Amino acid sequence: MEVKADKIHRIVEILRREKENWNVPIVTLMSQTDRDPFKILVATVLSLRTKDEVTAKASERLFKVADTPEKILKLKEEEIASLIYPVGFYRRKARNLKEICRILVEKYGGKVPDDLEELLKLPGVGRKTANLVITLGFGKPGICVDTHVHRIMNRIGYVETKTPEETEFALREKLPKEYWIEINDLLVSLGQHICHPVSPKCSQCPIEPYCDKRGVKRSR
DNA sequence: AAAACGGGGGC
DNA sequence: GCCCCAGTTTT
Repeated sequence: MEVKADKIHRIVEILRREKENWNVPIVTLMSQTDRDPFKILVATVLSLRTKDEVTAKASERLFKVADTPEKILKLKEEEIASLIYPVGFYRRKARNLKEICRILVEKYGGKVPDDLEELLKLPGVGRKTANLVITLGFGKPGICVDTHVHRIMNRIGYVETKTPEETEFALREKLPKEYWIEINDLLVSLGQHICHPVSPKCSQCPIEPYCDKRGVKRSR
């Protein structure tokens, strides 16, 4: 018990330090310049199955034209689609985005709700997106589990779970609350630079001493 | 639990 | 050409 608590404490400490040497992920980048929950919500919806750089450019293009629910609602679906192209699923996302804005304006006075259950009702918003808005947009405690967090937490043996949702609930049980908000960012950084889904660079990994090396061959 | 969604970029 | 990418929804 004490060993595990100490383990995660050491891991977080190392990753905090190491992250200084790495390129910051898109959402971290955004959070430094603009913590508007709405922009974070939109950018996160756009980021689904899409690389950071593409997402960044797409959201910039969109926000230049419309950066509030009211403004985006006035755009046609095709206009939104052409602005956010070429993110993956751009048609579906354009449709979802407009519907999200309509709901925000009609039900929430144009504001993004800071409640997990309410966020989950929005089309195209799942647990990962909702929790990211909670943590990054509002600075409230939440645990955002994407493929990186799910993969790495299992690889190092901190949890043993099949799905990202299971991972989220397991982490809510055992991860010290002081790390909830930042754990996603730290593990995504590690995942992008070292602990890749395929062929992780274990010899260069700063937390290698704390890793059980489970699922190194392939774990998603 | 697994498939479908959908397009660009890397190798 | 084939595989990958800060997932969500439907079957």
